[in-house]
Amino acid sequence: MLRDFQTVLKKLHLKVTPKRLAILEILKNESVYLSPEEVWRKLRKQFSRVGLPTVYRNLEELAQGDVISKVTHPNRQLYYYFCLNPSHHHHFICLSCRTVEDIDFCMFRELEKRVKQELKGRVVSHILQVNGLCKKCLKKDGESHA
Amino acid sequence: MLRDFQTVLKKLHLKVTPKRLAILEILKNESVYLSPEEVWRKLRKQFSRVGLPTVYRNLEELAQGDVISKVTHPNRQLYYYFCLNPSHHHHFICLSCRTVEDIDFCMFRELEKRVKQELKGRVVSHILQVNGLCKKCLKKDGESHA
DNA sequence: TGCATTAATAGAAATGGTTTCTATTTACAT
DNA sequence: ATGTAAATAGAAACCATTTCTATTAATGCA
Repeated sequence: MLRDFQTVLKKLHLKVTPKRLAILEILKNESVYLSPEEVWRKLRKQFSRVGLPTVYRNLEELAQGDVISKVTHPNRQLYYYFCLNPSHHHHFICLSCRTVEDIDFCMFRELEKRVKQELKGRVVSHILQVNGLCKKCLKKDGESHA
Repeated sequence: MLRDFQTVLKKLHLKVTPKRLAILEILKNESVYLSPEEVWRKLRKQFSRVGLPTVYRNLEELAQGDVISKVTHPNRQLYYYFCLNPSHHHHFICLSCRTVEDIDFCMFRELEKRVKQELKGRVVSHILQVNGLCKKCLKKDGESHA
Protein backbone atom coordinates (compact mmCIF):
# COMPACT_ATOMS: atom_id res chain seq x y z
CA MET A 1 0.00 0.00 0.00
CA LEU A 2 2.83 2.37 0.86
CA ARG A 3 4.52 1.25 -2.32
CA ASP A 4 1.47 2.36 -4.26
CA PHE A 5 1.57 5.85 -2.82
CA GLN A 6 5.29 6.09 -3.55
CA THR A 7 4.72 5.22 -7.18
CA VAL A 8 1.94 7.75 -7.45
CA LEU A 9 4.06 10.52 -5.93
CA LYS A 10 7.00 9.74 -8.19
CA LYS A 11 4.81 9.96 -11.24
CA LEU A 12 3.85 13.47 -10.15
CA HIS A 13 7.52 14.37 -9.55
CA LEU A 14 6.79 14.87 -5.87
CA LYS A 15 9.32 13.66 -3.34
CA VAL A 16 8.25 10.86 -1.05
CA THR A 17 8.24 12.46 2.37
CA PRO A 18 6.90 10.92 5.58
CA LYS A 19 4.37 13.72 5.96
CA ARG A 20 3.07 13.34 2.44
CA LEU A 21 2.56 9.63 2.99
CA ALA A 22 0.89 10.29 6.32
CA ILE A 23 -1.53 12.77 4.75
CA LEU A 24 -2.48 10.22 2.14
CA GLU A 25 -2.98 7.57 4.82
CA ILE A 26 -5.17 9.92 6.85
CA LEU A 27 -7.41 10.73 3.92
CA LYS A 28 -7.51 7.13 2.83
CA ASN A 29 -8.75 5.96 6.19
CA GLU A 30 -11.60 8.48 6.22
CA SER A 31 -14.91 7.97 4.53
CA VAL A 32 -15.86 11.60 5.03
CA TYR A 33 -14.14 14.64 3.65
CA LEU A 34 -11.80 16.58 5.88
CA SER A 35 -10.85 20.24 6.01
CA PRO A 36 -7.16 21.12 5.84
CA GLU A 37 -7.29 21.90 9.52
CA GLU A 38 -8.78 18.53 10.37
CA VAL A 39 -6.05 16.82 8.40
CA TRP A 40 -3.53 18.93 10.27
CA ARG A 41 -4.90 17.95 13.68
CA LYS A 42 -4.62 14.30 12.80
CA LEU A 43 -1.17 14.77 11.35
CA ARG A 44 0.07 16.42 14.53
CA LYS A 45 -0.54 13.20 16.43
CA GLN A 46 2.35 11.75 14.45
CA PHE A 47 4.43 14.87 13.78
CA SER A 48 4.19 17.38 16.58
CA ARG A 49 5.96 20.10 14.60
CA VAL A 50 4.06 20.03 11.34
CA GLY A 51 2.75 23.37 10.12
CA LEU A 52 -0.62 24.15 8.62
CA PRO A 53 0.95 25.65 5.47
CA THR A 54 2.57 22.27 4.83
CA VAL A 55 -0.85 20.66 4.90
CA TYR A 56 -2.32 23.21 2.51
CA ARG A 57 0.58 22.86 0.12
CA ASN A 58 0.45 19.10 0.09
CA LEU A 59 -3.30 18.89 -0.28
CA GLU A 60 -3.21 21.30 -3.18
CA GLU A 61 -0.41 19.42 -4.92
CA LEU A 62 -2.19 16.12 -4.47
CA ALA A 63 -5.43 17.61 -5.73
CA GLN A 64 -3.64 19.06 -8.76
CA GLY A 65 -2.31 15.60 -9.46
CA ASP A 66 -5.79 14.09 -9.15
CA VAL A 67 -4.73 11.86 -6.30
CA ILE A 68 -7.31 13.37 -3.99
CA SER A 69 -10.41 15.42 -4.62
CA LYS A 70 -11.26 18.91 -3.54
CA VAL A 71 -14.77 19.91 -2.52
CA THR A 72 -16.13 23.37 -1.82
CA HIS A 73 -18.80 23.22 0.84
CA PRO A 74 -21.66 25.71 0.87
CA ASN A 75 -19.91 27.35 3.84
CA ARG A 76 -17.13 28.06 1.34
CA GLN A 77 -14.42 26.14 3.11
CA LEU A 78 -12.24 23.82 1.17
CA TYR A 79 -12.46 20.14 1.92
CA TYR A 80 -10.28 17.43 0.55
CA TYR A 81 -10.72 13.73 0.45
CA PHE A 82 -9.00 10.75 -0.92
CA CYS A 83 -10.59 9.30 -3.94
CA LEU A 84 -10.15 5.65 -4.84
CA ASN A 85 -12.04 5.90 -8.10
CA PRO A 86 -9.86 7.77 -10.58
CA SER A 87 -12.34 7.82 -13.43
CA HIS A 88 -14.66 10.70 -14.10
CA HIS A 89 -17.49 10.74 -11.64
CA HIS A 90 -19.46 12.92 -9.25
CA HIS A 91 -20.11 12.98 -5.56
CA PHE A 92 -23.06 12.56 -3.32
CA ILE A 93 -22.32 14.41 -0.12
CA CYS A 94 -24.34 13.90 3.03
CA LEU A 95 -25.16 17.20 4.69
CA SER A 96 -25.50 15.50 8.04
CA CYS A 97 -22.46 13.23 8.41
CA ARG A 98 -20.30 14.45 5.52
CA THR A 99 -19.97 11.01 4.00
CA VAL A 100 -19.00 11.14 0.36
CA GLU A 101 -20.29 8.53 -2.03
CA ASP A 102 -19.49 8.28 -5.70
CA ILE A 103 -22.18 8.75 -8.26
CA ASP A 104 -21.19 6.43 -11.05
CA PHE A 105 -23.66 7.60 -13.62
CA CYS A 106 -22.89 10.74 -15.55
CA MET A 107 -25.17 12.76 -17.74
CA PHE A 108 -22.61 15.08 -19.17
CA ARG A 109 -22.07 13.56 -22.55
CA GLU A 110 -25.64 14.67 -23.11
CA LEU A 111 -24.95 18.07 -21.56
CA GLU A 112 -21.92 18.75 -23.74
CA LYS A 113 -23.88 17.91 -26.82
CA ARG A 114 -26.70 20.26 -25.96
CA VAL A 115 -24.45 23.16 -24.98
CA LYS A 116 -22.85 22.80 -28.39
CA GLN A 117 -26.15 22.55 -30.22
CA GLU A 118 -28.20 25.10 -28.33
CA LEU A 119 -25.65 27.66 -27.07
CA LYS A 120 -22.95 27.10 -29.71
CA GLY A 121 -20.48 27.02 -26.81
CA ARG A 122 -17.97 24.51 -25.57
CA VAL A 123 -17.89 22.86 -22.15
CA VAL A 124 -14.44 22.96 -20.58
CA SER A 125 -15.24 21.73 -17.10
CA HIS A 126 -18.10 21.33 -14.72
CA ILE A 127 -18.58 21.17 -11.00
CA LEU A 128 -21.36 19.05 -9.66
CA GLN A 129 -21.99 18.58 -6.03
CA VAL A 130 -25.05 16.75 -4.90
CA ASN A 131 -25.93 17.47 -1.31
CA GLY A 132 -28.37 15.39 0.57
CA LEU A 133 -28.87 12.81 3.28
CA CYS A 134 -27.39 9.37 3.06
CA LYS A 135 -29.07 6.09 3.91
CA LYS A 136 -27.69 6.01 7.45
CA CYS A 137 -28.68 9.57 8.30
CA LEU A 138 -32.13 9.17 6.81
CA LYS A 139 -32.70 6.31 9.24
CA LYS A 140 -31.07 8.02 12.21
CA ASP A 141 -32.87 11.36 12.10
CA GLY A 142 -34.93 11.45 8.98
CA GLU A 143 -37.69 13.56 10.45
CA SER A 144 -35.38 16.40 11.58
CA HIS A 145 -34.29 17.07 8.02
CA ALA A 146 -37.68 16.69 6.42
CA MET B 1 -39.60 48.11 -13.83
CA LEU B 2 -38.91 49.84 -10.51
CA ARG B 3 -42.37 48.83 -9.48
CA ASP B 4 -41.46 45.20 -10.09
CA PHE B 5 -38.45 45.34 -7.82
CA GLN B 6 -40.50 47.04 -5.14
CA THR B 7 -43.05 44.26 -5.22
CA VAL B 8 -40.35 41.65 -5.05
CA LEU B 9 -38.69 43.29 -2.05
CA LYS B 10 -41.95 43.66 -0.21
CA LYS B 11 -42.72 40.00 -0.68
CA LEU B 12 -39.43 39.23 1.02
CA HIS B 13 -40.21 41.68 3.85
CA LEU B 14 -37.23 43.80 2.83
CA LYS B 15 -37.59 47.54 2.92
CA VAL B 16 -37.36 49.37 -0.37
CA THR B 17 -34.22 51.43 -0.05
CA PRO B 18 -32.50 53.39 -2.84
CA LYS B 19 -29.35 51.31 -2.50
CA ARG B 20 -31.20 48.04 -2.71
CA LEU B 21 -32.91 49.18 -5.87
CA ALA B 22 -29.61 50.41 -7.28
CA ILE B 23 -27.94 47.07 -6.60
CA LEU B 24 -30.74 45.29 -8.41
CA GLU B 25 -30.45 47.68 -11.33
CA ILE B 26 -26.70 47.16 -11.52
CA LEU B 27 -27.00 43.39 -11.60
CA LYS B 28 -29.89 43.54 -14.00
CA ASN B 29 -27.91 45.58 -16.51
CA GLU B 30 -24.99 43.14 -16.49
CA SER B 31 -24.86 40.01 -18.54
CA VAL B 32 -21.86 38.74 -16.59
CA TYR B 33 -21.68 37.92 -12.94
CA LEU B 34 -20.11 40.46 -10.59
CA SER B 35 -18.18 40.10 -7.38
CA PRO B 36 -19.45 42.00 -4.33
CA GLU B 37 -16.58 44.42 -4.77
CA GLU B 38 -17.43 45.04 -8.41
CA VAL B 39 -21.02 45.79 -7.43
CA TRP B 40 -19.70 48.13 -4.75
CA ARG B 41 -17.51 50.04 -7.21
CA LYS B 42 -20.47 50.60 -9.49
CA LEU B 43 -22.70 51.54 -6.59
CA ARG B 44 -20.25 54.17 -5.40
CA LYS B 45 -20.78 56.10 -8.62
CA GLN B 46 -24.28 56.84 -7.36
CA PHE B 47 -23.72 56.77 -3.59
CA SER B 48 -20.29 57.96 -2.62
CA ARG B 49 -20.64 56.84 0.98
CA VAL B 50 -21.90 53.31 0.57
CA GLY B 51 -19.98 50.67 2.50
CA LEU B 52 -18.88 47.26 1.33
CA PRO B 53 -20.68 45.51 4.20
CA THR B 54 -23.92 46.99 2.92
CA VAL B 55 -23.29 45.39 -0.44
CA TYR B 56 -22.52 42.01 1.11
CA ARG B 57 -25.60 42.14 3.30
CA ASN B 58 -27.89 43.10 0.46
CA LEU B 59 -26.51 40.57 -1.97
CA GLU B 60 -26.86 37.83 0.59
CA GLU B 61 -30.43 38.80 1.43
CA LEU B 62 -31.38 38.95 -2.22
CA ALA B 63 -29.73 35.60 -2.87
CA GLN B 64 -31.57 34.08 0.10
CA GLY B 65 -34.76 35.35 -1.44
CA ASP B 66 -33.88 33.84 -4.83
CA VAL B 67 -33.97 37.22 -6.52
CA ILE B 68 -30.36 36.90 -7.61
CA SER B 69 -28.05 33.95 -7.91
CA LYS B 70 -24.80 33.25 -6.17
CA VAL B 71 -21.90 31.54 -7.89
CA THR B 72 -18.69 30.27 -6.39
CA HIS B 73 -15.88 30.57 -8.88
CA PRO B 74 -13.01 28.09 -8.88
CA ASN B 75 -10.90 30.88 -7.36
CA ARG B 76 -13.30 30.61 -4.43
CA GLN B 77 -14.64 34.11 -4.56
CA LEU B 78 -18.33 34.72 -4.38
CA TYR B 79 -20.04 36.14 -7.41
CA TYR B 80 -23.61 37.22 -7.66
CA TYR B 81 -25.76 37.89 -10.62
CA PHE B 82 -29.28 38.83 -11.33
CA CYS B 83 -31.42 36.06 -12.61
CA LEU B 84 -34.46 36.76 -14.71
CA ASN B 85 -35.53 33.17 -14.95
CA PRO B 86 -36.97 32.15 -11.60
CA SER B 87 -37.55 28.50 -12.41
CA HIS B 88 -35.08 25.79 -11.60
CA HIS B 89 -32.21 25.81 -14.02
CA HIS B 90 -28.44 25.74 -14.32
CA HIS B 91 -25.80 28.01 -15.68
CA PHE B 92 -23.29 27.94 -18.43
CA ILE B 93 -20.45 30.23 -17.43
CA CYS B 94 -17.88 31.40 -19.92
CA LEU B 95 -14.36 31.15 -18.48
CA SER B 96 -13.16 33.88 -20.76
CA CYS B 97 -15.72 36.69 -20.56
CA ARG B 98 -17.78 35.54 -17.53
CA THR B 99 -21.04 35.66 -19.41
CA VAL B 100 -23.71 33.55 -17.77
CA GLU B 101 -26.26 31.76 -19.89
CA ASP B 102 -29.09 29.64 -18.62
CA ILE B 103 -29.18 25.96 -19.32
CA ASP B 104 -32.84 25.19 -19.66
CA PHE B 105 -32.62 21.46 -19.69
CA CYS B 106 -32.21 19.66 -16.39
CA MET B 107 -31.27 16.10 -15.79
CA PHE B 108 -31.88 16.04 -12.09
CA ARG B 109 -35.21 14.36 -11.95
CA GLU B 110 -33.27 11.41 -13.27
CA LEU B 111 -30.46 11.99 -10.77
CA GLU B 112 -32.78 12.12 -7.78
CA LYS B 113 -34.40 8.90 -8.82
CA ARG B 114 -31.10 7.09 -9.12
CA VAL B 115 -29.69 8.41 -5.84
CA LYS B 116 -32.80 7.04 -4.19
CA GLN B 117 -32.63 3.72 -5.97
CA GLU B 118 -28.91 3.08 -5.89
CA LEU B 119 -27.67 4.85 -2.76
CA LYS B 120 -30.92 4.82 -0.76
CA GLY B 121 -30.28 8.50 -0.03
CA ARG B 122 -32.19 11.69 -0.59
CA VAL B 123 -31.07 14.67 -2.63
CA VAL B 124 -31.56 17.96 -0.78
CA SER B 125 -29.73 20.31 -3.11
CA HIS B 126 -27.18 20.33 -5.84
CA ILE B 127 -24.68 22.75 -7.24
CA LEU B 128 -23.94 22.60 -10.91
CA GLN B 129 -21.62 24.95 -12.62
CA VAL B 130 -20.71 24.36 -16.20
CA ASN B 131 -17.60 26.21 -17.21
CA GLY B 132 -16.62 26.68 -20.78
CA LEU B 133 -16.32 29.07 -23.64
CA CYS B 134 -19.29 30.82 -25.14
CA LYS B 135 -20.04 31.32 -28.80
CA LYS B 136 -18.49 34.78 -28.90
CA CYS B 137 -15.27 33.80 -27.17
CA LEU B 138 -14.89 30.69 -29.28
CA LYS B 139 -14.92 32.90 -32.36
CA LYS B 140 -12.74 35.64 -30.86
CA ASP B 141 -9.84 33.53 -29.62
CA GLY B 142 -10.81 29.94 -30.08
CA GLU B 143 -7.26 28.75 -30.67
CA SER B 144 -5.84 30.18 -27.40
CA HIS B 145 -8.19 28.06 -25.31
CA ALA B 146 -7.91 24.90 -27.37
C1' DT C 1 28.18 5.30 0.46
C1' DG C 2 28.92 10.42 0.16
C1' DC C 3 28.00 14.69 -2.02
C1' DA C 4 25.45 18.17 -4.69
C1' DT C 5 21.17 19.75 -5.97
C1' DT C 6 16.66 20.79 -5.53
C1' DA C 7 12.36 20.24 -3.26
C1' DA C 8 10.01 20.35 1.20
C1' DT C 9 9.33 22.25 5.63
C1' DA C 10 8.66 25.26 10.01
C1' DG C 11 7.39 29.25 11.83
C1' DA C 12 6.14 33.76 11.55
C1' DA C 13 3.89 37.20 9.20
C1' DA C 14 0.94 39.04 5.77
C1' DT C 15 -3.16 38.88 2.97
C1' DG C 16 -7.70 39.94 1.80
C1' DG C 17 -12.37 38.60 1.29
C1' DT C 18 -16.02 38.57 4.48
C1' DT C 19 -18.35 39.46 8.89
C1' DT C 20 -19.32 41.76 13.18
C1' DC C 21 -20.23 45.71 16.04
C1' DT C 22 -22.36 50.10 17.43
C1' DA C 23 -24.21 54.41 16.81
C1' DT C 24 -26.96 56.75 13.56
C1' DT C 25 -30.23 57.17 9.92
C1' DT C 26 -34.09 55.77 7.22
C1' DA C 27 -38.39 53.43 5.69
C1' DC C 28 -42.92 52.74 6.62
C1' DA C 29 -47.06 51.17 9.35
C1' DT C 30 -50.36 53.34 12.19
C1' DA D 1 -46.80 63.18 12.23
C1' DT D 2 -44.67 59.64 14.93
C1' DG D 3 -42.91 55.31 16.88
C1' DT D 4 -40.34 51.30 15.83
C1' DA D 5 -37.95 48.17 13.56
C1' DA D 6 -34.86 47.64 9.72
C1' DA D 7 -30.90 49.50 7.14
C1' DT D 8 -26.61 51.79 6.98
C1' DA D 9 -21.63 53.76 7.64
C1' DG D 10 -17.40 53.21 9.28
C1' DA D 11 -14.21 50.97 11.87
C1' DA D 12 -12.58 46.90 13.54
C1' DA D 13 -12.30 42.04 13.89
C1' DC D 14 -12.08 37.54 11.84
C1' DC D 15 -9.95 33.73 10.05
C1' DA D 16 -8.96 30.62 6.32
C1' DT D 17 -5.36 30.72 3.24
C1' DT D 18 -0.93 32.26 1.27
C1' DT D 19 3.61 34.15 1.23
C1' DC D 20 8.29 34.57 2.84
C1' DT D 21 12.84 33.06 4.42
C1' DA D 22 15.99 30.24 6.60
C1' DT D 23 16.62 25.50 7.42
C1' DT D 24 16.16 20.61 6.64
C1' DA D 25 15.53 16.52 4.01
C1' DA D 26 15.09 13.57 -0.21
C1' DT D 27 16.99 12.09 -4.42
C1' DG D 28 20.22 11.53 -8.36
C1' DC D 29 24.61 10.54 -9.42
C1' DA D 30 29.59 9.66 -8.85
